Formats: sequence, structure tokens, C-alpha cells
Amino acid sequence: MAGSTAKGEARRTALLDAVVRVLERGGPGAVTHRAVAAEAGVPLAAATYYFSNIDDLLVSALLKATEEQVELFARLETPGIGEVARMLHDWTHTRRAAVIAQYELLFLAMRREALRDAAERWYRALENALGGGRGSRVAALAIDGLVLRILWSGEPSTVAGIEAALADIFEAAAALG
Amino acid sequence: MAGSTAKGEARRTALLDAVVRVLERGGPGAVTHRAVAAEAGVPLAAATYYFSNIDDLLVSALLKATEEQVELFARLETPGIGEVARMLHDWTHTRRAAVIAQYELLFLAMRREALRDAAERWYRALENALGGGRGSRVAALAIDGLVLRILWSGEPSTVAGIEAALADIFEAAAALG
DNA sequence: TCAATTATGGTACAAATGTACCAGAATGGC
DNA sequence: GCCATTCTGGTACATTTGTACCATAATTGA
Repeated sequence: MAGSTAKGEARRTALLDAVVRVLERGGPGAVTHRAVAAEAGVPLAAATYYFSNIDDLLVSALLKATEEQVELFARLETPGIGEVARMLHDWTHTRRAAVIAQYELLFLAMRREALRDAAERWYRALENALGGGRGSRVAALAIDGLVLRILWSGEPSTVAGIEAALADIFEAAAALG
Repeated sequence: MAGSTAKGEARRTALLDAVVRVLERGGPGAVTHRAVAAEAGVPLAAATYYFSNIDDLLVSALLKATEEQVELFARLETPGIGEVARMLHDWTHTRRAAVIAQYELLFLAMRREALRDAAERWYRALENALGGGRGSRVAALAIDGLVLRILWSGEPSTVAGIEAALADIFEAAAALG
């Protein structure tokens, strides 16, 4: 079986990281064995050796990204609005390409029954970070919608603008307890 | 210039419709000149004649889909929760593939400054359909998040489940007026 | 130590794709 | 009716891609 040695495992994760970078730069169509291998600095055969087909590569990259995101949410203490606004602004503007790449991976999950668990855990992690309860569930949905809206339209473009939108969301959510 | 005659315009829209169907079936990677031409029942050269490159094809398909969606929202009278729930269930379960295809097109828009207007109008149309005001803005965000959540995780899977989620959203939104 | 497994890197090839080209048919304006 | 423009459908070709193959090196377990 491939990827059982320590060195092999390192190369495996290097390739998965490269997938995300390729995705950032050129979108889903740019993810090829050759592009990923070149990005990771390994020969083509290494990419095909560890991930026999492209699908395997993308699915593995999604699972890794999801795991990292879930951990990030889990570490999050229930923060203030200002802090969340800064984080969202950083995500959607500074690290925009990386976030888009993650969503593109998540969209691949829509076509694969086997990846539903990953998507489900992603959502649960966000809800838990917001504290649980009916209000938090609505807030999680609205925040997810807000992130997409910013990625699409660019607005709100400032931390203050995002904070105002978040204030509305949390005020509405608070009404549900 | 290409596509100026009536017959030419018909073929143009036939090709754009074919793009969405190809997208439904095989995702973004499946959209090639040949696949689209075959789906539309026209020779390869027709596809390259009306849309000289693949990018042109995808962008035009997005603009057309956006236009249709905006019109659909505009025709919508402010409906009851049950009606919205049935519509969302239809979207996310019965016509799931088509909706995913639309979102995949919208994600392409993220990489193109020129398509920001289209995305912006999409959102405005949804907000207007919900009635306007701070509450409606939050509701629009949450509904958008809800749609994605259903597409990803499959839950809620029933009309009743969706209705319950919507009830929470509207109750929260109502608190903002 | 040594044999078996795993990793490496190079090469080759068939299939698919974007794109260009062209000769002729249809169409439109005048 | 005539001519310029637009459209049609076919073909060809260079590139890129997935994938397979193989000889050799490294690593592991007993």
C-alpha cells in the first residue's frame, strides 16, 4: 500500500497542500497531476503514485481542509462581534483566494455521497463555536450566507461594514435565545 | 460579428442552455466545446463560432442564468412560509443538480471582477422578494446559507423540516422589523 | 543480514481538448 | 437580383492530460 512510511506521509501532505495552492491560483480546472506535482516540487510519478486518480487527490484534499477548519472552529472561544468581524474580513478579503478554494472543494462534495459527513461536521463545528441553541443555528446560517455574499459581491468591504451586518444577525438571533 | 441574425441568436441560447445541462451532469470539468455542442445537437464548429473560447461560454451562461433567476424573484409575491418551504425543497432535492450547476457558475464569477454586478443583482432580487428592511436582509442571508447547507448535508430533507428552519429564520428576522 | 515491500523518477502513449482553417451555403441590405 | 456579411459543417493539428510501465533505490521487518 502507498503512503505507509513516515517520508511517504510527508510527501502525501505536501501534495495535498499543493492542491489547495493550485486551486487558489487557477480554480478547479487547474488541478491536474502535473500541476500539483510541480507545485509540490515532486516528479509527476510521485503524484500518481500517492493518488492514483485526480478524484482521489481532490477528495483527500477536501477531507484535510475540513479537518483543519473543524479544529479551528473548535479552538474558538465564543468571541465578541468585533473579533468575528475582523476574522471574516481577513477571510473574505486578505485570504480570499484560499477561502474560495476551500468552498470549491466543498462544492465537489455535493456530487459525492461519501463526503456528506465532512460537510455535516463543518457545519456542526460552526454552530458549536457560536454556542448552540436555536438562535445560534440561525446565526450560523446567516454568517455562512454573509461570507458567500462578500466573496461574490465584495460588499461589505470594510471591517465596520461587516460588523454592522453581524450586529443585525446577532440581534435577530438573540430574539430566539 | 457573430450572432446577429435571428437564427444565430436561437443557436446561441440553445448552446447556453446546453452548458447548464452539461454542468448538471458532470460538473465544471465536463464543460468543453465538444460536450456542449453535442448536448445542443450542433456541430463542434458552431460552438466555437458563437463562443470563441470556453471562458466566453461559461460567462455568458452565468449571465443568462442570473437574468432568469432575477426575473423569477421579481415575479415572486411575498409568500407564506409553507410556500417558501415547498419551493426550497423543490430546489434542493428535486432540482438539486440544476441548482448546484447554478452555484458552480456563480463560483466562477468570484474570479472575475466583471461579473460582480451579476452576483450583486442576484442578491438584491432575493432581498426585494422578501420585502426589504433590516430583517429581510438577515433573512436573505440565512436562507442562502440554508440552501447551501441542504445541498451539502442533505438536511433538512423534508418540507416540514425546512419549514421549521424557515420559521426560526423569519421569527428572528421579525425581531428586527 | 537479507529478502520483501515501498518509494522514486523517468519515459511513453493513447485519448481528449482548444483552436485554427476553409470551402460553400444561407441570409440580409440595397 | 446582387453582393457583402454571416453562418455552417467538416477537418486537421499541436498541446495537454490521465495513466501505465519499468528499472532502480530506499526502507522495513524478521
